[in-house]
Amino acid sequence: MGKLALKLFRECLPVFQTLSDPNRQDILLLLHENGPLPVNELTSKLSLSRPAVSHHLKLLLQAGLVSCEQQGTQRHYSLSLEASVTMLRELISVVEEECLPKFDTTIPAKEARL
Amino acid sequence: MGKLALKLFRECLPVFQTLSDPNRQDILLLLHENGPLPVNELTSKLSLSRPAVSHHLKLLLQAGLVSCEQQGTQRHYSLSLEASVTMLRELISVVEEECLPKFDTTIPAKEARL
DNA sequence: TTGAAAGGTTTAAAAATTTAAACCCTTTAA
DNA sequence: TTAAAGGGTTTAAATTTTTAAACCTTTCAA
Repeated sequence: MGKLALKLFRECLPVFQTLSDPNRQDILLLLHENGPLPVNELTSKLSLSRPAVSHHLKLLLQAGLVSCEQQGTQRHYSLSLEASVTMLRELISVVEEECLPKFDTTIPAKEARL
Repeated sequence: MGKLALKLFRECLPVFQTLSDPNRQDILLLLHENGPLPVNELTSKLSLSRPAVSHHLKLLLQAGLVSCEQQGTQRHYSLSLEASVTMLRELISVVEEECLPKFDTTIPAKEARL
């Protein structure tokens, strides 16, 4: 019952933690607007040091929100939001089913509909 | 364009921040399973001190995830997930539309369908 | 085979979060 | 009008997070 909700909330914890920082949100948006980018490109767009950007990318990687592909000396980071979005959708569905006040969805009898 | 995504990400920041802590998730689940509860009830179910619970409730209130009703000397906290869920849904919709690889939804020509 | 470019890691400091003890303010029952 | 119950706030300590400087590794071009 609420057991499923707990499981889903816990599964989404890393996503919530990762998305709860504006710099990391900005990284995601930059990757969205520019496509895959290497670390130095991101750094130049972000008023953060490279180690800081690198650190946030590590967290984003761990949470599965971005992926990384080595290309020669560069590493191109790109969005991989599919899995996380799916998890959030599931959580939201369960919350809507279990935790939200239900409104009446029954169809009124013919005579009652005007 | 990505301007909308940014706006929605930022709007959801307090929700992400609030949900990124297991104790706060637990409070939400307790309220879900038990209905509205006063602070002491929550504390007794939570291996946390009352000030800590009170603090987390304050954050949950600020993020709009719970509401509070005074009843005599007690304050009953209850879930109010509607607005947050709506915000998350919107964010997810935009992310799905803008940021996820689209799969082909066109209907193949008649001759091509077997 | 050097050297420069790209980028991860270690470290240490600064900032934010989390927590509980101590304290204070209401409300209500005696 | 006290006393006790319920609960916020303040404070200070502990922990975690964030950041950048210094350092190290790998790749590739000269």
